[in-house]
Amino acid sequence: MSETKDKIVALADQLVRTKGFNAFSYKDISAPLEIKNAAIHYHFPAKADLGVEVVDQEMIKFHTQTNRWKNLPENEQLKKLTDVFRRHSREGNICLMGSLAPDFDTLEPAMQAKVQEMAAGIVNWLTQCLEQGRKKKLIHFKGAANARALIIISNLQASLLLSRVMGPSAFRLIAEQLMDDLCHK
Amino acid sequence: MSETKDKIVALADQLVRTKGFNAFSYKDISAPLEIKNAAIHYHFPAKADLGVEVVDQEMIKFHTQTNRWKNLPENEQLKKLTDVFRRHSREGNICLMGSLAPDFDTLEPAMQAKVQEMAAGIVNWLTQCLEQGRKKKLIHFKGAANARALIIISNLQASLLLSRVMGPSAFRLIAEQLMDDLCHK
DNA sequence: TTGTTTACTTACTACTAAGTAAGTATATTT
DNA sequence: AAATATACTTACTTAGTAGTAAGTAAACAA
Repeated sequence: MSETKDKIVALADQLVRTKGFNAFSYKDISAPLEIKNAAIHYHFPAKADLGVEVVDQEMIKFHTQTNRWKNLPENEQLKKLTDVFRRHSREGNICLMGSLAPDFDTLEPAMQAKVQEMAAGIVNWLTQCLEQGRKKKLIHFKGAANARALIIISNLQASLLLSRVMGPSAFRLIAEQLMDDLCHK
Repeated sequence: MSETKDKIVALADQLVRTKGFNAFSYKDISAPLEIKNAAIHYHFPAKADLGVEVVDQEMIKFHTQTNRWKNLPENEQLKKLTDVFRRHSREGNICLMGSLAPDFDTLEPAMQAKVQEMAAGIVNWLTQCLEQGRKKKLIHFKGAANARALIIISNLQASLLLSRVMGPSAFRLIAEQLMDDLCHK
């Protein structure tokens, strides 16, 4: 990948998280990078191609990170996950899912498929983590690991949305209570 | 309010929930209602004025509903709240907060204020409900009622987002587990 | 009956969006 | 040295967007 292409994707990622996929324009990318909008079309013929690349990169990042954690105890892996969201919270970012899900119906089929793949990937990883953690008595919860994974992802995702509206304390309160629910007693 | 004005607001509400505030256009309203876009500007000079009205109506609806429930036991009030979201889930709608929070930074100050007002209103109501319910031993949870209210709102909000991506089973799993956590044992 | 308000339409402006065709400079390959 | 591929720019099109100024028909008020 060329340097420009990398910069385009990185900036698009920021824009998706801050303004939303449909709300940012090629000018938001071309102006700060000091290139022409046609240069973006050279690397990504359509906006959906750029969107797919952003989601793909995010999935690669997620797999790289979870792989680095895989020998940690499950409760610490869970902590790592919340830390990822905490970093986003501090930067005023929302997560890709939180940004792309509201616009889901307006996305091209190729992008919809990528978003679904991402959602399934994250939920599956977390389900595994919870199941293993419960077996080792590091994590405690009622009900199916799958339902609990959905609940936790929901919380982290929406906590970033709520933080944007209600301020960063919303994230802190939610994340703390969440970890307390799962790991203490 | 004139009949047309009512129809504009009702359709705008639908559009905010399905496409997002920035993503719908005046044509999405004027075409189905068979009016001209200038007619919308007659009732709402700017798009933000329409947005404010949509949020205002939603808050009125919320207060009307919670008022109707106010003599029910708190666990049943909680059930009523999840039912509101369940109805949205079935219709493929997301909630206003879930739709407006991602675009929050792009909204006009007047609309931002309205969204914040709505968020605070819902969280405050739920906090009260949880506190009263715990006192009467109808609802069980650890930690502060305020943090728990944020968690529950997060879950309901994000469950609609996840349902859009992963299908309606996501909502069912989350809502069931949530009620089970709070009301059984 | 005249004047005014309500609820629009007609016809437009100014602007922005994604996308494209054709050209160009530089680097790489043959 | 010639041909080709890479990474763009220039200049443009098409199709929208919110918003506005001026006009109109009908209801209502003085």
